[in-house]
Amino acid sequence: MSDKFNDLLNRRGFFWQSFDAYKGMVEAGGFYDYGPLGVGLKRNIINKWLKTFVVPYMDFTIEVETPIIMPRIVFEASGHLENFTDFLVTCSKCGRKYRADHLVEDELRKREVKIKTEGLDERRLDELISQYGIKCPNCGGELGNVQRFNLLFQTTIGPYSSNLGFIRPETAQGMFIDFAKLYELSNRKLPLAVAQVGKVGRNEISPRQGLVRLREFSQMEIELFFDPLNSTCPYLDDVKDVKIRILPEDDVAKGVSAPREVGVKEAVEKGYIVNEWMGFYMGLATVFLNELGVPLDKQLFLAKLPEERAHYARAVFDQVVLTERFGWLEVSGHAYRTDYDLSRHVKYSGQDLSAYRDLQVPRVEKEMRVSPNPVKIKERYGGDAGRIIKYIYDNPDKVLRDIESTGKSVFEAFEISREMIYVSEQEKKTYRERFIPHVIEPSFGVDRLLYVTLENSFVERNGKYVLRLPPDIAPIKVAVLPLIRKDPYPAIGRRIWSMLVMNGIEAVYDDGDTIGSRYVKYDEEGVPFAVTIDDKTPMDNTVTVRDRDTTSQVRVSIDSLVSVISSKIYVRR
RNA sequence: GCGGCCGUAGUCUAGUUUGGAUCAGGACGACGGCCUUCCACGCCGUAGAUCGUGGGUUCAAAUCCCACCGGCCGCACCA
Repeated sequence: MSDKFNDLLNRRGFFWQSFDAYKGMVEAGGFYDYGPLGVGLKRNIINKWLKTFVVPYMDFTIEVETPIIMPRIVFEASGHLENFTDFLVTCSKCGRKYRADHLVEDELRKREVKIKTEGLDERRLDELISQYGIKCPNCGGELGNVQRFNLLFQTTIGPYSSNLGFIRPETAQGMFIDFAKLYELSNRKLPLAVAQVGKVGRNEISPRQGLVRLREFSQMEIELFFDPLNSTCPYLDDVKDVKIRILPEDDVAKGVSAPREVGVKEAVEKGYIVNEWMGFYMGLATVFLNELGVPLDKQLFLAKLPEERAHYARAVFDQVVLTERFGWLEVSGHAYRTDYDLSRHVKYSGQDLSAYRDLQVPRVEKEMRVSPNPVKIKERYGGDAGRIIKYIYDNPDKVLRDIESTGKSVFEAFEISREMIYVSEQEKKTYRERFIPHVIEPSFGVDRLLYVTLENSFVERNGKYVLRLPPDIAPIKVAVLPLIRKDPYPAIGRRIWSMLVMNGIEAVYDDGDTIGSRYVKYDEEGVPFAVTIDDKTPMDNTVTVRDRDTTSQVRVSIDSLVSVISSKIYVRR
């Protein structure tokens, strides 16, 4: 299947490896171009995501677009400069590079020393290498110092080479940085969801496997900001009937491999998912995948154990899809990022990225207020009163404390006694307090979704191939096909084609070849409908509409064609 | 990054073992024409190849050697 499938995608031009003209001259794997059909399909997948995650929830969801190149400090704050790294060690003799933590673990296992190197820093790894005398496994040479290889793409901003910039490895940071503005624009309401679709870059050491591991790819992310004291999701009922397949953290830790199939609500109630918002988005993610044509039994939410999680995350589920070619493939990640990101940006930028929370019971604080009594002060010290009064205003707490403990407070040569000040007790009420919101992040990889959509749509029929793409995401909706190229059929066909595209329906016109070979061609391109002009058309203004998946045809009038096709495209399954 | 296999028109491929007369052969696709009345594979014709890149051996290299780049598979990696 895999060969025929790849052959079809290649022939029909969905996507291909970039820089083909320079093949063999440059090392630049992990980049792909989308061809005409790939572009349309990708756009439609993004649109479906927007219609699933953003449009129905515009009462609390907004969309932004932020740069893909960001200055260094952003990634100091986010922790990516420090943590988004692999450890490499280079042999000083033969120049080979190894993953340091894995090399150490492997070599020590050979000496029957069991040690976990996950999470060790480069100093500790250096120590282990010298302590056990680990040498290059290839040539036996001395190993150099362990170095971090950072997966961020680096560039400079402007003409000064010291002004470093980096391509973002996730769209998320732009949304965190903008939180204060976005919160303000949303009338300071939580929960607030911010969505962003865009490109990101990760300088992978050895990318491979086509669209599945790219150095530059597209993400669709949402950062949901909420009050950690109120994590209820009022929209959870929208997905209450959605069944998900899940392997919770406890199961993963115990080595259980059979997933549980439960409703979203049940998964939250039983504690498989620690947060309602996370459950909500995981429910939507399942619906989304269903509508892309991925059956439920090929979907799974897989919990990540603490040591597998990114530096910012408290809980993570990977949404994985069973593929023919790559096995279980991660298409989205659902992370509880806590207040990590906002707090870090507060610390590094000095800006306030907090939100307000109304207190149900106002907090009451008692405050003693001290003010001078000018009459008494003048009585005793006359012309010096002014300085004394100012002193009391500037140091009310000290004056009060002194008087309460010793009966007087001394300022230069003056004694301030109890009768020289007024003391009043005041209540201060606080109705709201500030806090840093917590974040739930569903994050989708567009390119991988495109791949699994294509793979799931591929079927063989009578020795021919069909892409059964859901009609609403198919890049071309209709092929207009005169049965033969002879007057008056082509003219009618062109008129119908024009009518369709003017109504926003993506269509192609084709009068070449035999009718059968054209059906095969457009089946391969995933075109869900074919309109055929035959000998009846000039007589009664009707055409046939052929369904790609059943090959059956219905005859409709040209006048009703646009509405018939539209209703077939957007039917909810 | 390691190991194995591989790189010939848009695509798939013959030729590589045994270097030379194949100025690289075929099929699909594309384009032009003919024929045509509903599910690829009717007929005729046309165009299309720096044989991955660079270097070496040789009178002669797609073919042998080396390096590099890329691809596939396995291992590793994939915050």
